[in-house]
Amino acid sequence: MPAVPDKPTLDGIDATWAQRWADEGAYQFDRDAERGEVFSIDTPPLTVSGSLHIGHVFSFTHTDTVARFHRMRGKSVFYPMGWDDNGLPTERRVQNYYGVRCDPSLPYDAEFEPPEIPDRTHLPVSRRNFVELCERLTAVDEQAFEAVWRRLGLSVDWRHYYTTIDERSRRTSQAAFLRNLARGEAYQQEAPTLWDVDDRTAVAQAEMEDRDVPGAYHLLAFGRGDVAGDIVIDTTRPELVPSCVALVAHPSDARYQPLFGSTATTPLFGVEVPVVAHELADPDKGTGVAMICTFGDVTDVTWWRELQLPTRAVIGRDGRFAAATPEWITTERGRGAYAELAGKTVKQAHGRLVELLRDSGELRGEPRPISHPVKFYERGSRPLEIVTSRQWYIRNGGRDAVLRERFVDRGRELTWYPGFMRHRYENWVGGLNGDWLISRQRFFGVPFPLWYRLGADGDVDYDDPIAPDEASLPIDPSSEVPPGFTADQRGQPGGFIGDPDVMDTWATSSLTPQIAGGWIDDPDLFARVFPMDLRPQAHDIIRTWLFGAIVRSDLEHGTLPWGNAAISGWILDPDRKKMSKSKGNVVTPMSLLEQHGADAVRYWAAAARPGVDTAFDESQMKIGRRLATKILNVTKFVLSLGEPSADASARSVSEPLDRAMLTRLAGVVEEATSSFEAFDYARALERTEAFFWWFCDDHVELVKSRAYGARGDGPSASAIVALRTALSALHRLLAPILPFVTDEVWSWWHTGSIHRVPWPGPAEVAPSTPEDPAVIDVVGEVLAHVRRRKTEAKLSQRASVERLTVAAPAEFLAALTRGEGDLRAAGGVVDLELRENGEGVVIEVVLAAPDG
RNA sequence: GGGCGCGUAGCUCAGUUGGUUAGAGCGCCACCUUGACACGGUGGAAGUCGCAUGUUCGAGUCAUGUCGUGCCCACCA
Repeated sequence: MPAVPDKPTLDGIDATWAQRWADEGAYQFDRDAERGEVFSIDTPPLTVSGSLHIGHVFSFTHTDTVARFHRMRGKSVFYPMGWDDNGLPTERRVQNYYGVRCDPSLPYDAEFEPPEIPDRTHLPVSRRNFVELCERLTAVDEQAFEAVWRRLGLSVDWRHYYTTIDERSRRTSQAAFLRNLARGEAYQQEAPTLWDVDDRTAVAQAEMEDRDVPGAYHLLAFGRGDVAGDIVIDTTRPELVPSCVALVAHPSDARYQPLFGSTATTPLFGVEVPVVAHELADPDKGTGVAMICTFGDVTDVTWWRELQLPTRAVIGRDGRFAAATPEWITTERGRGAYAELAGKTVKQAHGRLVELLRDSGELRGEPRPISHPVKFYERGSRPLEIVTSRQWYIRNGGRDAVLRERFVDRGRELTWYPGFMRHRYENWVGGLNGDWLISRQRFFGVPFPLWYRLGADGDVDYDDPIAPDEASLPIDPSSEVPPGFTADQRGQPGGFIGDPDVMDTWATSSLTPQIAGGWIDDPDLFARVFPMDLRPQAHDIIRTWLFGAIVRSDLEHGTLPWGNAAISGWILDPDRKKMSKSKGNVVTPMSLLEQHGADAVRYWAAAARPGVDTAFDESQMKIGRRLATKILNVTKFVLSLGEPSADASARSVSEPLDRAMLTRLAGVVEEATSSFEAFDYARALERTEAFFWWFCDDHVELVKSRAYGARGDGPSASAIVALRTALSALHRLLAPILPFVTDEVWSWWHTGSIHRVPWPGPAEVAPSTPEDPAVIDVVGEVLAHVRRRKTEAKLSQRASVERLTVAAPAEFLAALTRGEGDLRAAGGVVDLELRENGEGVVIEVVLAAPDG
């Protein structure tokens, strides 16, 4: 046990203790523990995209305080750590970092090394080479992340570590998918889907966001065939005229009722389309009649489906207009116009088509600029298009009201912290309008573990996929061969092909409780940790990660994946704007930890109410550091008083002030405990901290001279025993928040880490005879008067008081009398006169003349 | 348009079931080097608790309305 240092300091303790915890393998989960003795946490696997944000430090600290609390409460804490490395963010980072792009048609090159200087033209590499580069880069990033987490003091069991692309994740994800498929919960469908033309993949509803972008309304004239006159429609996307399949108006719209059942011809292209009626057409929008295109937006998809209209797509998966003129454009003029658009991007085609329409006179008036919301992939930079493609879906209630209600009910079964976050969940689930699209046309992800037979004509039979044995998972259908086939049958008539797609990263990360808990490969572990106790996460991913996990767990296990969800807030700039990525990256977590110390950074995080958006505030970190320093100093002081003799009678807390302090402390212990149980680390900290400062500033000052022996051995021992009891409890109450400094001071007077000792209970600190804490307040009030007078008289607080007169109600005097000795000592009071006064408290202080 | 937060001292925020003169920290002012701590301590100035009605003996706390602010969802011709 190291002695108390002469000059305690926080310098260097972070590195010392982080290293010791790593060396000792602290915080290991005891896997012999039964479920009831376990506290399990479904840690968010962070996207490994290069750097940690201060917001991550914020929310992960919250979780760690709760983990440490439960560990001290005697639970075996299952606290794994995962990285979400599969998926698009990694692919993009690899493309830029190494200057490559994936071309699945290329063969694997075992000798491949990326260029030293990233190639701006993005060197094409095989899928396997690309995946290897992804793995190489994420490994580097993951090490950097782990270093920050260790420095921050997260009490993670690093043996329970996973990444969403590792073998176990792939096996788990594929097994869960195959079971969904077997039960009919997963299905494949060729349908219009939202499509990102830059990443060339389908995206899910949950990954879309609206952005306001500039646009313009264009009035376009449709011909009436033989009949004179035009039908004028208003559109923001005139470039979609070639894919127009109908015009639509509301059934009750008298202006257009005569036209229902007749046809119109599209401007420039001269294609004849029907005029139809549908409830979704809004008479108040534009001219009241709209063109239906395949597909301009999701309403078009609804109309197309419900009115059974033909499909006339012109925009390809690359976001460009098809090179070949569509066969439905038959007029010479129309084919000439289309030739002007072929191969152009949507934006280019838009510009050219407006020119053509203006020249032909079919554009009426000038475009009227507006700003309107347009759907984007949340990570994308161009608007989403809608293209028809074959995709995998998991039923999530988006097309089934009964199932949707079941998931809403699951959300109600879950305990939310803070409670109002449940509304976001219900809002989202209630508003679903389609099933969960899980397939992505990408490369670095978990492959769909399926093959398809090829007919004699080479046609793919999607209806009867070949699934592997669960025991053989994970598999890659693009390199492995299904049972009963040989490798040379791949792609041949009568042979097979592998499913080319990968699962979206959310489809895998929705299984983090199953992955971390060992559902597939360690059922014994799984039984001890699942359903988990806590899911900590931010509110922006309620609709993705949280909802996905509930869906998967409900479908597979018929239960919630966890009992509690603790939702953290955002970190905002000091000016209350959402902290931008660039800004957040300027202040890196590591630099903050180095500048302020881990405990100080943790203090800032833990001082924020759960779920509340919080300003980035370095001054809070300074306060945290001040608290840590105070802990060092007050510990040094209390321990310097020595230990009273072991004789039980000499160890009794006999003095009223000491008992009052401990009685108050017992209340604080109770409050801190119940707060932590409700995941309210902030309240636990606030109560403990308030007591701690009061303890240092008032109680210690009051009993100091008695502790030194001013009133004899008994009263001195009482003070010392009470101080040490309080100190021990305070160290432990603060340990979850400030693990470094508390382990440091604990080591001065104990062997073993504070993080493995029991959390204090009220009974442990409460005195055998309780004392009303008001005794200290009364003494404190009088002492404050004395101090004020000394300050007013510009005297030192050590100046003595010749006479102190207190006139007060009997009750007040009685309490004061119980602390009289300490009051005299602390205030330097020579004469104390007490007088009963029912009117109120009047205090007179006569100061001694300053001597020399 | 629907939903959910938030609005308390110059700043950042606490104020759990309504209960005596509304709290903390930072900042500001004055003072104190006192046998743990100057990375300290003592004291002070500073608030019509967004506004309005209502319920109540009593409202920062409950209800209704209103204003401001932020987020989520929907609308996207």
